[in-house]
Amino acid sequence: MRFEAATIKDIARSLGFSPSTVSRALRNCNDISETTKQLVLDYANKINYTPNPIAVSLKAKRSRSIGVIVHEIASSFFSQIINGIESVARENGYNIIITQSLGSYENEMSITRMLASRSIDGCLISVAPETADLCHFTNLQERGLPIVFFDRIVEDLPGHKVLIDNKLGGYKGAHHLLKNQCRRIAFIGDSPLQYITAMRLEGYKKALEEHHMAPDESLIKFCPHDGADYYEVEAAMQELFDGDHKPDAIFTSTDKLTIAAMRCCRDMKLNIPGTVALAGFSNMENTDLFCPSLTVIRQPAIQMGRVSARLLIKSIESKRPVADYERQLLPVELRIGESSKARVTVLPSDVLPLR
Amino acid sequence: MRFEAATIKDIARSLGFSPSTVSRALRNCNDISETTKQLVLDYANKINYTPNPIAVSLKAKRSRSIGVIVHEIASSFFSQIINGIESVARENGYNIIITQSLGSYENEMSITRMLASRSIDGCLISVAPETADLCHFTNLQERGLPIVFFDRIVEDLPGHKVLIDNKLGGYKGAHHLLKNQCRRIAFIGDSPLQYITAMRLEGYKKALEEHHMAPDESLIKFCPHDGADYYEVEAAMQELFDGDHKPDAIFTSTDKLTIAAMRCCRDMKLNIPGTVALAGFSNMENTDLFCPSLTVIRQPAIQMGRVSARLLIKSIESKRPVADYERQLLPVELRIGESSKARVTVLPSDVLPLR
DNA sequence: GTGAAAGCGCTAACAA
DNA sequence: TTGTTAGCGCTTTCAC
Repeated sequence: MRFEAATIKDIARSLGFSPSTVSRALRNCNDISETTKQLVLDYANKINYTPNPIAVSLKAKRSRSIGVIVHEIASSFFSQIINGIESVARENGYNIIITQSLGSYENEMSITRMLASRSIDGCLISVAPETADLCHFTNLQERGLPIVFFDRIVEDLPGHKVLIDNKLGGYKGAHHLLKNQCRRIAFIGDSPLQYITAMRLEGYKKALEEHHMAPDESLIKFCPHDGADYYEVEAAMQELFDGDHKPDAIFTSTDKLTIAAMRCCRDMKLNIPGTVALAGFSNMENTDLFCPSLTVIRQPAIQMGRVSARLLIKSIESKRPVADYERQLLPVELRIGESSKARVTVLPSDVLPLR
Repeated sequence: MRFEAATIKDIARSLGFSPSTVSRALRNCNDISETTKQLVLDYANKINYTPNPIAVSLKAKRSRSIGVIVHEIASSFFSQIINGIESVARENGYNIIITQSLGSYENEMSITRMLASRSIDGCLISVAPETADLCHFTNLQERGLPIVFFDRIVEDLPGHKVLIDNKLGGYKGAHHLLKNQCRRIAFIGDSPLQYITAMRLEGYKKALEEHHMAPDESLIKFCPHDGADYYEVEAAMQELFDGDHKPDAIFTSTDKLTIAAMRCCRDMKLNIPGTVALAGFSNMENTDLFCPSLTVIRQPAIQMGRVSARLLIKSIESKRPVADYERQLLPVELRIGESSKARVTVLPSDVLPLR
C-alpha cells in the first residue's frame, strides 16, 4: 500500500493551469509570467511536491545513478573507496548502486548484466582478479556506457583509469626495508598477471637495483588467491623459510597478504621485526595498534573514490564521446611502524654479496 | 552519446506483431501461441534485448531499489552490514542505494529528502546518534514507505526493528571481566540517551549484580561523540585514573570507543592487561593481531544486514500494510583475547567490598 | 505567456 | 490468440 504522490497534473488541476505551464514554472523557464511562476511554486511547496524521478528518467533517458563494482564491500580499502564515491555522487545528485564481485568472474558477469539492464548512466569498476575475458565490459562500452576503471584496472580496455602509483608503492616499501639494513627481502604478491602486482614488483626490483642488488627469484612468491586462501600463504612462507638462506624481511603487495603474512609469522614463531621485518600494502585502520605496529604502504582510497567518481560524472555529462582517456596516478604513503625496524646488529652473513 | 537500446516496439516492427503481443510473449503470458512466443523470445535473445527498467518502474510504480542510511560506509561494522544487505537485495532483484549520515542530523535530513524523491520502495535505517526529532522519518512512513530500523533504532517509531541483544552484550563483557578477577570495571559508552548504550549499560550492571556488586557511578563514563573526539575519551580516562581508587578493567560499548580506549591506555602508559584489563564491542577484523590481542564483543553484522533486508523486502512485497512489527534480536559473540586476561595475583585491595 | 498534443518504453483493459 | 488504445508522470515541440 503506497501513498500516491502529487503530480504535475494535480497541481495543474488545482490551479487551473495546464500541465505544461506547471512544468515550465517548476523548472523556472523564462517564458512564464512571474505571477504564474510564484503561484505554482508556492502551491508546489505547500503540498510538498517532488517530481517523480522515474518519469524524469524515462523522458531524459538517463537515471542519474551510477553502478559500482568492487571485490568486497566489507574491506577497509573498498569501503573507503565507496565512501569517496558516495560523497562525490551525492554532491552531484547521483546515487550509487553498489555491488560486489567477491573476486569471481561469474559474479562479475552477472552483476554487469544486472547493471546493464538497470539503466545506469555509467559505471565504476575494479576488475575481479579472476577475470581474463573482458567482453562483458566491452559490451557495456559498445552501448556507449562510460566506464572508469580504478584500482585493479585492465590495460587493454579504453576508458579513464584511476590508480595509485603502484611501482612507487613497491619501491617505497622495499627502499624502506633496505634502508633499515634488510638485505634479503622477500616479495609476496597475488597473481603476477595482475597489473598492480606486476607494477609493485617492478618497484620492488627497482629499489633493489638502486642498492646494487639483483632480485633473487627464490624470494619472490605469488599467492593468486590473495590471502583468501591462507594455506597458499603458509606454503609460500614455508618455502621462504625452509632453506638456510632465509629472508630477513618480507614485503607484501596487498592488504590481505600483509595480514596473512603477519599471522603466518606468528604461527611459525618468527619474531617481527627481530627475526624478520615486515612491511606491506594495507589500508586497515589502527594497524599502529598491532603487535608489532605495522609498517604499511597506504593508498589514498577515499581520494581514489572521489577522483574516479568525478571522472565518471564528467564523462557522463560531456556532450561528445570522450576521445582521449585520462590516467590518474595517485600517490602512496609510507607509514612507518615497528614491524620493519632495523635489527640492532647487522651480521655479515646477512648481507647479500653484490653481484 | 548513448547507444539506443532496442525496445519492444522495435521487436514488434521487425516481427510484424503488435507491441502488446511482444510484451506478453516476453513475460511468458499463457494466452499467447507457442510459436509466437518462441519467435519473439528468439529474436529478443538475438538482438540482446533487455527491458527498460525505468519504463517498467514508471508503469509498476515501484523501482525495485531500496535506500540504506548508515553512519559511515568505511567502518568495519557498517560495511559488513552493507555486505549482508547487498547480497539479499541482489538475490531478490533489488539494488541498494547507499548513503551515509556521518552521524549528523542535518545530513540525515537531506539524505532522507533525497531518498524520498528517488522513488525507492523501502528504506533501511540506522538512526544518527544526533537525531532527536524524528519527523523526517515519520514523513516517509506517512507516505506508506516501509522502513526497517537496524542497529541504532528508535523505540517510538513503528516499523520492523533488527538489533543485537545489547543487554546480553554488556552482560557478557562485564561477566567475562568479573570472571577474570576484575573488581572495578569502568564502563565507557557513548551517549546514555542512545538506546543501545542504555541497554549495554544495563547488561553491565546486571553482571555486577550477579556478582553482588553495586555499580559505582564514578566508574561509568559517557563520550557522546563516540570516540570521534579523542579528547573526550582522554578526559574520561583521566578522570577514571585520577584518584586512588583506579579501575582494574575497562569495558567499552562501541567499536570506536574500544579503539580509542586502547590508544589512550598506550598514551597513558597503562599496561593492558597488567594494569588494566580491556574488553569492548568491536567488529574490526584482525583484532587478534593487536598488542595485546583484544577481547571483543562481536556483532553478527552481515547477518544483521541480511535479516533487515529480508524483512524490508517482505514488507515491500506484502499486499496489505504490515500490521504488527517484528523485532529481531540477534546474538552476540564474545571473542576472548589477551587484553582481558586475569592478573596473576589478586591483591585484597583490588577487591571491592560488597555493599 | 499559455495550452494541446505527442511521446519516452512499457503494461493492461478492452475489442476483435 | 492478437491488436488497439490508453495511460504511468514528465517534457517539449508547435500552435495560438
